[in-house]
Amino acid sequence: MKLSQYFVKTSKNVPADETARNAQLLIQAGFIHKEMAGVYAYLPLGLRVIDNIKQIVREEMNAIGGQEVQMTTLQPKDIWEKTDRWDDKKVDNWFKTKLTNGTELGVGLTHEEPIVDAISSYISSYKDLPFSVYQIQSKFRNELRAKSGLLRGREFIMKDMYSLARNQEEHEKLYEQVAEAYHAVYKRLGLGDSTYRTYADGGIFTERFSDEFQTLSDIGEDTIYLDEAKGVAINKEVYTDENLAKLGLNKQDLVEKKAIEVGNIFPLETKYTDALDVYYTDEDGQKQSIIMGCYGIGVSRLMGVIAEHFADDKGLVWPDNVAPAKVYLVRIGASDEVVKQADALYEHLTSNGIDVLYDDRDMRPGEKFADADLLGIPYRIVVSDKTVAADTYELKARTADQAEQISFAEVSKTLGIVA
RNA sequence: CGGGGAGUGGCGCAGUCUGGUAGCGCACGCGGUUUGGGACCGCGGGGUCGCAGGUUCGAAUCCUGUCUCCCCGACCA
Repeated sequence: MKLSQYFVKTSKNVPADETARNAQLLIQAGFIHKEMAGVYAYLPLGLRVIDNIKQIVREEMNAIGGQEVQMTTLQPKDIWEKTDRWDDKKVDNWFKTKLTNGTELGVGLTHEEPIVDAISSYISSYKDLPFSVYQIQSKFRNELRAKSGLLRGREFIMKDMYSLARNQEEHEKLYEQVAEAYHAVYKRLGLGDSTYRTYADGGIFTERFSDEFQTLSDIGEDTIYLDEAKGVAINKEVYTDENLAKLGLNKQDLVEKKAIEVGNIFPLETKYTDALDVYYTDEDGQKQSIIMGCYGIGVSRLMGVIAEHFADDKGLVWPDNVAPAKVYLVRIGASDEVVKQADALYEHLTSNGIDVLYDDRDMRPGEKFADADLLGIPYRIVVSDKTVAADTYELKARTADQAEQISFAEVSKTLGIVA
């Protein structure tokens, strides 16, 4: 993309109505637009980041057999009444609305009920199970207080997967597969080293624990106790002597840390399938309950977490896999040779599948460098009269202190272009 | 929902206490000088001060109500 044609501009001023670093930076850099508290729109570069995160999640879910669907945001009341989750006293953060004829509707805040309802017509025999379905979609929750930018919104993007199994053993296997896939997701997002599987409250329906994936962060809302050697943690909310014993954790091995929840998987047992009257017939012709698990990853929250986690005093620093572009091409000056060479490099990189932000604007070098840093693009390449004269390109990684002068071939090699 | 802070050109702010119809920086337009880390000079356009009502000769400024935003807490299927 040529920046001279890009409609978004960065700002020198930090928005006054945000104190969360992720929101400040993302707004300043023009990745998101605040619509209202807890509700953000994604501008072109922000949308690219969201899409990159979604794609990684999608690939990992597909890899373990997840089948993607897209459920609806508008929800009928009846299925939620069957599980006793329609009443505002039971679930207080519903957004609800009405048809003109008065029929009440809900605005989707999670999708256990509609998923189970939708797939019920395809399950009758043990041969139809197990399987997992997932979707990546906006959720709406009427939080009393939105806060921390993208970390806690009223409208946010989430991946939610649901597994259906014939028995506990089969369920456990799926559940552990998803846990592994989650680790793979965080690793690819660059958060692998700081994200831990964490025992947490399983909810009101079960005696079991759920598993959260917590990324260590000072801005986190959660307090966890981490056993670094084992690579697992326990949430403060279930931190009791009894639970430690049950989980085989020793108090002296645990360190208290602040963390932000970037994923949560939990066993639903047969709560929803039974309530919605969905069963299967086993080999012996007997009616059996279906065991469910549900698995969430906050896609938009992850964008905020990653933004805040890697940022430095100059701005955003995106890991390669989620960056909205790989290269920020700075053209300094507008002499014929410089324009020619910069255009040619842009063509070369683009035609080799590399996303480039080409700063062809008529601005001073300092502003371009500042934007390159603020936007957090992994590599910056400069083409100027100097580099043209020396027959080199100047390349600097966003995280590097020094730029280096390298040849065209070396540029291609660094960026992974096979000659 | 309880407590605290704040709403003034697109963005960031001053002015409010001590009423007299609005100012600065950034951004924007024009002209010129500049051009490797957010340049400089000159000229210029743009707001009636969140909204509603009230007090007053006169309200951004005082009073009442209301909406919104941020922070702390509670809450978080």
